[in-house]
Amino acid sequence: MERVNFQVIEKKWQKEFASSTLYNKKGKKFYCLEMFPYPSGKIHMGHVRNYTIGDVIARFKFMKGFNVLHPMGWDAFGLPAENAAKLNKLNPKKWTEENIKVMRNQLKMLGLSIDWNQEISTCDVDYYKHQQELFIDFFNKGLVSRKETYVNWDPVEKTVLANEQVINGKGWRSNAVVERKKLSQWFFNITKFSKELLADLEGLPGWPDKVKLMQKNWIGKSIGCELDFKIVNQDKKLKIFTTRPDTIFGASFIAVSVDHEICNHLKNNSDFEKFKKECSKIGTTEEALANAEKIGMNTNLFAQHPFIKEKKLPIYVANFVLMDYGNGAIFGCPAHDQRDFDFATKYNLPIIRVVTDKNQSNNTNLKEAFTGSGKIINSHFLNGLSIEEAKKKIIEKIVEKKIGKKQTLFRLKDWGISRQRYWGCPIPMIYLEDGSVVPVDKSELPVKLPDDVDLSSPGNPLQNHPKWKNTTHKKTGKPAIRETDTLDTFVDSSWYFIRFCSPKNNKPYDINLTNYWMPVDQYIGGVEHAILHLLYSRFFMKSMKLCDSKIKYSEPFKNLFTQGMVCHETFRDKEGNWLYPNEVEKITEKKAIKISDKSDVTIGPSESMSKSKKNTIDPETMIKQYGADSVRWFILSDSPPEKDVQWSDIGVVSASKFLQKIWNLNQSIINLKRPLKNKEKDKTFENNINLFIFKIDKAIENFQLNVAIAQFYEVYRFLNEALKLEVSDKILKDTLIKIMKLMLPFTPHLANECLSTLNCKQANLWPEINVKAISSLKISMAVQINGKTRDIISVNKDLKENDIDKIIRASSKAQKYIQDKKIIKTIFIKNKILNYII
RNA sequence: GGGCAAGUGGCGGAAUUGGUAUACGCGCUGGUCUUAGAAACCAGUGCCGCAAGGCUUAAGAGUUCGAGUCUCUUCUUGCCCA
Repeated sequence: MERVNFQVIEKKWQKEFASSTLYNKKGKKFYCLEMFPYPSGKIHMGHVRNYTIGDVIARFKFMKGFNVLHPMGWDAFGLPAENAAKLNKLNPKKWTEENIKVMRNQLKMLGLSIDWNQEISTCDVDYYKHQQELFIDFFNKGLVSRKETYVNWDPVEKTVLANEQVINGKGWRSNAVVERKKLSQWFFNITKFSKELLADLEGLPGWPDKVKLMQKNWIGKSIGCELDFKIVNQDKKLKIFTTRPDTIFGASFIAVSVDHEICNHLKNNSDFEKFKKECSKIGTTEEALANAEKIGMNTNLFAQHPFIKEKKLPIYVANFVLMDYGNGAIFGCPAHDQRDFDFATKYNLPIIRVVTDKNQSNNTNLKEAFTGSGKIINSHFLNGLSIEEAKKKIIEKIVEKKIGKKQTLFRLKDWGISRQRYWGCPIPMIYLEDGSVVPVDKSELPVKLPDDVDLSSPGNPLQNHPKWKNTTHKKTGKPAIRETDTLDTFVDSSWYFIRFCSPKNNKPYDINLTNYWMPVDQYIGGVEHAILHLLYSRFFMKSMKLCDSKIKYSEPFKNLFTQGMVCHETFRDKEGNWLYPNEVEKITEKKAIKISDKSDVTIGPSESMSKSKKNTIDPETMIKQYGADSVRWFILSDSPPEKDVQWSDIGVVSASKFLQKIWNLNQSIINLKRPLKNKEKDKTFENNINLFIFKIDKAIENFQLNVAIAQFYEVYRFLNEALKLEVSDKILKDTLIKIMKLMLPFTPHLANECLSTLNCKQANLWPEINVKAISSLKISMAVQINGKTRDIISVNKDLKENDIDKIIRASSKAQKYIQDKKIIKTIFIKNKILNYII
């Protein structure tokens, strides 16, 4: 049999794909989108998986008659370009564009049904000028603000680090101790939408529950109350926020943030300044705060307990209280909060138990804080109540006494968008001489990034670029200075899906096209973006709607699918250095050697592919060796798409063997000449094929692409069997056409080639499912005795219990169990089981 | 520490959602073909047993005519938050 030359057919069909789109004017719209890649250099297996899944869905929907939008673009701003440019003395733009060129070609090699006319790149002025316009719109609607906050400051790099760039308190590049520094930064006021972002999750049934839960926790709604404490001997009040007002009788101290106004009188106090400096050494993450040793400083002030007249609580400044949550002040209840417990233990403060545990224990000798549920004790009028009841009652009392109010608080913080970087979208704001800050006039957009920057010195190159930085204010003609910070790259990816609806429009979006294509019907990407990217995108959609009431939608993604990662074993040589898989020869499952010197290699566990562990497989090499269809087939076949998949070289070999078999089958059937002999056999054959079509269609619809592939193996065997029997050539050819159409979304090159050899005129039309044909098939039913399966019988569909009983008694293996026995009752489930209870 | 998933052959994984457990693939075993190997093709493959049959979905209990699926307890692993 002739071997299929995949290189030839893939080239041929990719030419075809380049000049076609999935637009189908008559159909209902379907917007299929995969998260766009960062152009890091080459595509990796994660991309292959992501875009193959998306391609199957896009092609499937198109064949079913939908008008499909399936675009691709580049998340092209970001730090790696700047770092690479520094290293190789290149321009980041050039570096990025080179990478895009390579990766675009690689994606084309995969045979994706991308409409490349819609391609966008976030580092193009044509993209980011619209983003600047949106920024100004947001600014005018009060969605942008400027605030002072603490940031992770790398004193060597002279830049702000993201939390994940701080490793053990040190900068990931410079290894310098990171400082907490107060800096004036731009923010998107995402907290304005806290309520909507939380509530609208309910309207997203097409999202995984896991992702919705993560978002919910991130937004972190908590209901509590604000409560005033009078400061003893002063005419001042201290406002605190608490989610546990039920533990008020367990309060033994007050703790405030170093930035709290109550500390003002401590300025110039050297102990306080020393303490403040100490506090700044801790990172800004909640985790860092939780793990840091709790330290404090006594202010020598006292606060009056609101419900116990004779009780005065000492006021401490503490490192674990933050100004930006609540009011920067808490009351400490050591018995029921671990941080308070640690603090109280250190400073010998009383620990008063006010909640019992499950066993009604009121043991006061606690080893750690008790945060579980129980009954309230030691709390006057709250005694005996549950935590929930006590919360309700105490808030009522607080309101009645006019010393506080019920309050809802969100954990979600405003989105800091300033980055002290060059390779990002310039923030279109200018600083005037009188100290005011105003947006750039829209007529002066875009604020273009300069090309002539010096990347060799530390700090932000834009700040070191006077020619670019100095400008004039359009209205007054007075000199002004540009904002030199650029936007967080998460901003770029927060609206690209809207830009795709009208990528060439001279405004950020065309309202009609946007309203037509949005929301994205199927969004596909990694679960690592479950929180930030998706939350920011949802914020953008809501903000854009606020700026333009003509926008119809407030949620961008109707259905979300999060795919698993691609994993591979890790290898290390004797010295512990990581080795690439192609440097290693595997002898057995557990033994491997280094090819270069035959030395032993340690095989590590299979982990997500990463450059640092060198457990990567290059997709391009695989495509060149086995063909794109084989790579696509394998990456979908081995695991459910939402779970991790183990890359296996043997797996891709067996995929390519199977595709060869399909080609062989196609050749055999084309050349077959066998007139109709047995009408009955042909009919049964056809009916069975209908069942396969039904199952495959359903599997794709449910994202069970591995199950769909298993069906193709079965259908292959079924067809191969039929080839040996007396099924006519006509019906075999018709069937093969149907099967090749089903395979087209998975292996578009091979399927199209087969279909063209079969003279199929409408390759892009999904085969219809003949439901009647399926129901005429015989089905198997289980015969059970006392719930145990004793036989399986093949019967016509929808038979009644009586008829089934007759068949069983006449011929079934089960009859020996029931003859002579008294049958107490039978349980009959149509088309499934008949169960005799004896 | 809290929350959420998940645990099925030697391995990756199916199971119409309470109704035939182990589909399909990999691997393995035997065979055909071949000078030999590779490829291809055919057959077998959860465990115990010669067989009839029995046992089996991390472990244990429960509900049910019937549990991989539902409930409870325990153990293990993964993810997210702290």
